[in-house]
Amino acid sequence: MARDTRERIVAAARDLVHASSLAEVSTDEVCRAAGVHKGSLYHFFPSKEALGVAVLECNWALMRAMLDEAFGDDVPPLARIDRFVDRFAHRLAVMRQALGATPGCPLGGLVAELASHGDEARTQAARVLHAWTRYFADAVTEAKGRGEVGPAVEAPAAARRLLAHLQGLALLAMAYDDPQLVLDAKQAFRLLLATSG
Amino acid sequence: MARDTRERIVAAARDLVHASSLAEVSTDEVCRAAGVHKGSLYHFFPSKEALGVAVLECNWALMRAMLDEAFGDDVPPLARIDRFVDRFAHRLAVMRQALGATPGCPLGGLVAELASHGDEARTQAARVLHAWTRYFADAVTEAKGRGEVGPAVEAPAAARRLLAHLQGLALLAMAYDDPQLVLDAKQAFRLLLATSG
DNA sequence: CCAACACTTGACCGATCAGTCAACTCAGGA
DNA sequence: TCCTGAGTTGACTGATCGGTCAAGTGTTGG
Repeated sequence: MARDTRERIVAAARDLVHASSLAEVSTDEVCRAAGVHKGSLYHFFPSKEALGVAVLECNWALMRAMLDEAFGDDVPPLARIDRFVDRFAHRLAVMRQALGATPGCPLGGLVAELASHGDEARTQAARVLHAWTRYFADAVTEAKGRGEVGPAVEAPAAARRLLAHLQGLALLAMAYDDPQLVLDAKQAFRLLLATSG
Repeated sequence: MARDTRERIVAAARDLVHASSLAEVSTDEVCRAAGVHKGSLYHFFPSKEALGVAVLECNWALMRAMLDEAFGDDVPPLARIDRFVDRFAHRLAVMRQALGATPGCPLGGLVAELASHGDEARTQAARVLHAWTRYFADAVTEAKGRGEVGPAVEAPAAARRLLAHLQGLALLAMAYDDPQLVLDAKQAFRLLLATSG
């Protein structure tokens, strides 16, 4: 029962937060969904905000798994990025099926919410985004080496643009309730990776 | 005192929501900040969510004012877009000064929050984003006519990309607490408006 | 076998939540 | 002059909030 409980709490909180937001989910709901009592939750987490950070890290772990899979070097670097976009869109579509509405990016939404919760939580959120950016940056760097993108493209700046664009598309997908919108990232990324005059 | 009260409530709610989110702001706080009693709030708004929608529309009115000013035809269309980015970034910087932390896009944040509040609120949010997109689309269309962007660029799709990118940059700006990040939109927009091969 | 400790229980806290209500004020039209 | 109704007041509700706590339970290492 030991460590399993903590994970059950985080998983339950994650599911509930996906459907709305951290602020709109109560600790009571989390406990009910996890089949756990209040005291257990506060045995593992000093505050609701700490639980939110744990959910962020859980979501990051899941996202990292998707990234590791999509960015495997069995295909050229630009194809990896496209593959990631496809899987990201697919996950949103699956969530839409389960929730009845298109959610935003599980990370982006929580990042936005935690960013206004003091500097500590904000820094943690930024750290996650930065780690995510590196996946893009590494692929861009490798694509440069292979001549798939021009040598004038700066990998870190380009990677940040890709992440920003994907996050924005996730917001639009949520607002328009259409996960397919994020598929346009594949076209947009090609433009963002073109060498500027 | 009549209609002034409603506006005071919305303005107070807007300021409070900017600093965090609708869910984290209580109706009590709004009333206190507006110098108004609970009954008055619920005289004008049937629910807290309705107040949220009113705040969204208030923010949209402010954003539209900025858009109308930036997109004035005293400069070429692409320069209007750059001008808007500058003002948007400047507003974030001013808010950062006032709030102690960089807020996200006042519209984007609320759109994200209302999107999970049932289909009605989500549709209203989408409507606002669509209206915003049109400003970009009109400028792109005019730029096409002037030959400033290639004829192969589809204005509606390009405009949606610009908006998505800006929203994503606003998220990054919030997470990194640096409003200047959105200035990169000017470079990114140039890439997004290039004719793809 | 026992002591220590991580974990769980469930009642409990004061504060706060969104929302209601009947009584009141007051301006404008008949 | 009086009536009507939009706007305002402030006390109020029951539910729920995040968080606490003392008293357990079960496991584990010595």
